[in-house]
Amino acid sequence: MAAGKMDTEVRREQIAQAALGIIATQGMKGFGIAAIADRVGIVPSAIYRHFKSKDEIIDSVLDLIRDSMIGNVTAICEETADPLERLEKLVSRQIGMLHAIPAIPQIIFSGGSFEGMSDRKDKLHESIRRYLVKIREIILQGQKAGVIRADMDSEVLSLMLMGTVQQAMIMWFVSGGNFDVNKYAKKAWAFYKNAIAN
Amino acid sequence: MAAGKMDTEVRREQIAQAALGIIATQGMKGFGIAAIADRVGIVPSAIYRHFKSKDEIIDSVLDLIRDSMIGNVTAICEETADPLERLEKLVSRQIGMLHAIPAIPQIIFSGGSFEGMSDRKDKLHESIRRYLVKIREIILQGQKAGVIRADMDSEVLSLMLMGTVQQAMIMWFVSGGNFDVNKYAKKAWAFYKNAIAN
DNA sequence: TTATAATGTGAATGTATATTCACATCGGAG
DNA sequence: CTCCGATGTGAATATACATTCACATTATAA
Repeated sequence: MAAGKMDTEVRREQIAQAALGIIATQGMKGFGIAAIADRVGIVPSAIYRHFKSKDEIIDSVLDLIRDSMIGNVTAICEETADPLERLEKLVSRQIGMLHAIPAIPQIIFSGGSFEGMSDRKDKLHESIRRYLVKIREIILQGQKAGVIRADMDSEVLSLMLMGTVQQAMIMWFVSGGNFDVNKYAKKAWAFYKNAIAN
Repeated sequence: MAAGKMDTEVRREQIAQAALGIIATQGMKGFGIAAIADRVGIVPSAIYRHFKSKDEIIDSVLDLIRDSMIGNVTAICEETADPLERLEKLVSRQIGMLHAIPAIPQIIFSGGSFEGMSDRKDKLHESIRRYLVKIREIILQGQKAGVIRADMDSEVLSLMLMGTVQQAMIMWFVSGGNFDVNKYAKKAWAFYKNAIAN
């Protein structure tokens, strides 16, 4: 593919992207050094010029997704200030990520491949926690502003919203892409909004 | 552990249970023939007297979980006829399964290990679909009876309920068991019930 | 241009693990 | 009791990978 030698920073990016592509198309089963190297256009052993180990690649991919998720939140916060609008945009943005990074469900839902290092799960946990806190902040803001019912636990509301989105991912994943995520997300959001709105 | 020779049916059960135990405690990473054999108290090669391959064991475990899930639905349907009560009991029962079979999240969320055969995912999909249909039937029944708002798509409602429960599983899993699932389930159900009730 | 550090290559190594096989042993049907 | 099929065992085999290594090649700075 990419002939010639390249700077290690570029290669690291290419490798992480290749990893995502493989996971998306072949699942975790196909996620191997050889496959990655193939996709990047170099030989397996060359991978080790840029990553110390396969684990490091996984970490890199996780970081990539985490940043993408957090990025979504900050992005929608800049688009609008209205809490309900923020949540709505966040939902559709999160769903949209499925198409941009189809590997997400497989990664999120495969604790299996991530139990290598003991702190891998901690890291994942921390990422999710941070993400949830941000959602919760939006909800709290909405409750303070009076547009979201205040008689409900903001943490529960944030978890349910996340659960709803992840359910879409699960359905999309197990159905092999046949599940209409957008339609579901739209209806689910309507229900959720109606339930939390004052 | 279990000395002496045993009937293959008993062994198959023991092996499936051992597999669940291992997955729960050590994750998919520890899920190997040797570990299973150890737990059952026989030698690795003896496993093959009862299962043709590791894949067949995975299938067996999946069946076990599927039956357990479906069993939950039929069980609560016998306990009560009221749709809302049925759903409530189903939620708490599903949450309760986390303690009975702690391996569930790891299995549900690790498509990664299950992509061996191409029809593995189809099977999983079919199980989830069947389960969802049953939830949906309860909701439809409630809508017909007038206790659940009829202006909402029953499929979306069933998916959201499932998503809510699965979010509890995810949090429980990534937090290493520190997340208080019961408290969350209680509040989430209250919210959901309030939103769907007429 | 040339020296050197970074990157790429092909072969070799090591390891983990599923699976097979020849043989041993048990348990129940006759 | 005594066979015989089913179950269990230990060693051997196969394979799939990650990782290492010695060497080749390229880019770049001087």
